[in-house]
Amino acid sequence: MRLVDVAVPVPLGQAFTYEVPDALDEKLQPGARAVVPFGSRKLVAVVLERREGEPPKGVKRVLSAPDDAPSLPGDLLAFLRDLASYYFAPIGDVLKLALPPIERATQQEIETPSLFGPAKGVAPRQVAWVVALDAPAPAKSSAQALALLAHVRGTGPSPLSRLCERWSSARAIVKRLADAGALAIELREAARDPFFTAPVARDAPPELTGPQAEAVARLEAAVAAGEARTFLLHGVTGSGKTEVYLHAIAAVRAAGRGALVLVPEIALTPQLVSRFRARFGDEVAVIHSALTDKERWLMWQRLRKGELDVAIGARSALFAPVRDLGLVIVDEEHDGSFKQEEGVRYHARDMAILRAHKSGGVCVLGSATPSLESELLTRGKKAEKLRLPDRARAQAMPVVEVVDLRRIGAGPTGDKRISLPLHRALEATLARGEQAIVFLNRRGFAPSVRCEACGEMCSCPSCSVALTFHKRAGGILRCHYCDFSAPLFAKCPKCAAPALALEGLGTEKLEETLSTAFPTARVARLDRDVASGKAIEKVIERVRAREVDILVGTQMVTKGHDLPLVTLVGVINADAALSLPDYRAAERAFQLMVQVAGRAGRGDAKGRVLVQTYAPEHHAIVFALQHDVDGFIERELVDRRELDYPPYSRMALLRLDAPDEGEVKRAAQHIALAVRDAAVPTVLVIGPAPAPIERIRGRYRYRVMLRSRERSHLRRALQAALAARADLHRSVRCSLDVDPVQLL
DNA sequence: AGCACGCCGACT
DNA sequence: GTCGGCGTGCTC
Repeated sequence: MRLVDVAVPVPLGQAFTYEVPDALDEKLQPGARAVVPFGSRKLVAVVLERREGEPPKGVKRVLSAPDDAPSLPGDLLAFLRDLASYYFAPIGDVLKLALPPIERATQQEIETPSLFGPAKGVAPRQVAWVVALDAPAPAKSSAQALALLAHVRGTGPSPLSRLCERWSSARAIVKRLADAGALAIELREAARDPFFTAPVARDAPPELTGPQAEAVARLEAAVAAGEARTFLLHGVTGSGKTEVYLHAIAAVRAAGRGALVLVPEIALTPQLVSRFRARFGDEVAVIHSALTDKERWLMWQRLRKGELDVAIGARSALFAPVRDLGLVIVDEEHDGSFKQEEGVRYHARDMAILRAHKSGGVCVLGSATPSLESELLTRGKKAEKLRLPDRARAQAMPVVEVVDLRRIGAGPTGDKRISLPLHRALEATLARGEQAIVFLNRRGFAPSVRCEACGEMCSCPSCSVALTFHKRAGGILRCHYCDFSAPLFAKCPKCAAPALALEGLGTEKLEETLSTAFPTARVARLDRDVASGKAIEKVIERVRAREVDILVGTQMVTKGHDLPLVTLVGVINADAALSLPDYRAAERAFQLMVQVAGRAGRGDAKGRVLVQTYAPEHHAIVFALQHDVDGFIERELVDRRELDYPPYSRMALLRLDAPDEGEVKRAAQHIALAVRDAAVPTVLVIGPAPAPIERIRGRYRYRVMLRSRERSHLRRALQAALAARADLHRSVRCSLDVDPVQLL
């Protein structure tokens, strides 16, 4: 009998077999979609394999085949299967990542308006916005419904789609609340595609610097040879990596092949896209989160057909169906946003290498601060290093100085966290009419609130974390892990003493303090609370337009933005990142410091960086002061090797959570026991142990960590863990993270 | 993940 | 007397 093994969009990690009707025989090729009966419903599945043989008992027949040619090309399908196997992820879930929503439904009739710019004759698209009304929520509303309502009331109207990202059942909740009169749904005109608002003049490739030309030559040679090779492009900030990418892309296109560019989420801005459009015209598929399903589908179709041969986007662009993929670029490869932290927890950088190799293409990883993983690839001859040692426009690297907080006291503000040297440096910068960035890794006004009478800290009712005080909206306490927020209590919830005190320093307070200390300066703030993509762009625009003198911010200020008038960068507390309970803490802190320092002095004026710390002798700080990336990597690799941490070993993390603490603990013990019983050589089982944050959203969390030098051994241990997962209590969720990045 | 089947509370 | 809550079991 003719059979097909198909993947269905359910998290079942197993293929299902169906009989092939004669009429569909031609169409049901690997990669093609197949509509199949599954239980009581009909699902769109994807053909994995065809075969002849004995049908399993109760086999059903494929109902229809919507594709004339396979939706997923062979190399992409093979890649997805490898990815699923690497991460032990259900193939159905992985295919969901790769197929646009329209393709996952069998929806067929789609007219094709112009993809770029405002299409003539096409009405602007309508987007559903959710607006708060006065009626109260129905009495028996769920906690989620109340949180959603509070969110809309607090922050104002919000697109329904954004609410859906945050609350899985937002649609249902909004409908119920709208029926009750607590919310209303309004249709508003959608904004135009932000990446194609203005036409961009084509540019000519500039003269390359020596190192750029050398790197380009190596890449061009590899592309011409059609070799599946990996390169690590190590170039300091401002060294012109993008120009190297543009040349490499031009080379693959000249060879008739396609290219894929992955950038960190935050780096995908109209400015960045303009550079690609300036070189390649509007023949670039920009894959971003604001696309509608239809736009996404059209983009996908055009790539698949080869009408577009360059795609650029954040993590998920990894799955763009670029034809005959000859080049995959991962810019800022060290960036944490390439790791998906929910669902299929893939790492787009690691998978980019795999994808390039599967299609016989070249992979380029670019960074000013390469990850130790990538560095080790070059040492194992699995990747070749290319260097851009100098800034392209010959600006000097900024001078980095350390402020030892153990010895140096407060400046005129009286706040120790704005030291005298930093205060003076800010004054001098303002006096020269230049700009400064002050970096602090804590959002809000005060990171914690404590009762001075009994010492109790205000903490979240459903998470084991301190509540952060935010000053806006009259002052509220917020949990940064769930959606809890409450007005600041007047009295201690434990002892009722009216002695609650704000502790610590957040960006909101820093902004306020600096505004007071420098009354003539225009101070702006950039963090997640400032809101979404658009608002962030606006702040950056204001800085660029010289409407801001001091920019206060979190991580966000460290990434990529080219702000030529910034000459001073202050790091308020370098130790915060160093003290995290994570073997990568030093690496992350180092990257952060080098990246944030890279913001200083990108224009003509020389930059200066002040790093405040209580641990000036820490190697991450010492090497950052000297811009010594190689030195840091060398030292950090030694540490990792001694402790047998990645990249010298492989890790996997099993995360368990449940509402009942005893239940999770038991489950974690069961999993750990199963792995230990499997007794796979070289595999170290660490735990079970409560997670560093023991409870989030009312669920207790445990972890079991596995480590081994041998990936194959680790895989065997994981098989055992997954087998044991089957007998866990239903209330326990257990997810597997291969090569975890976020250990909390 | 859905969805159906199945067994116990407050309503026309 | 039913409508409906969500526990559990299955999906070629």
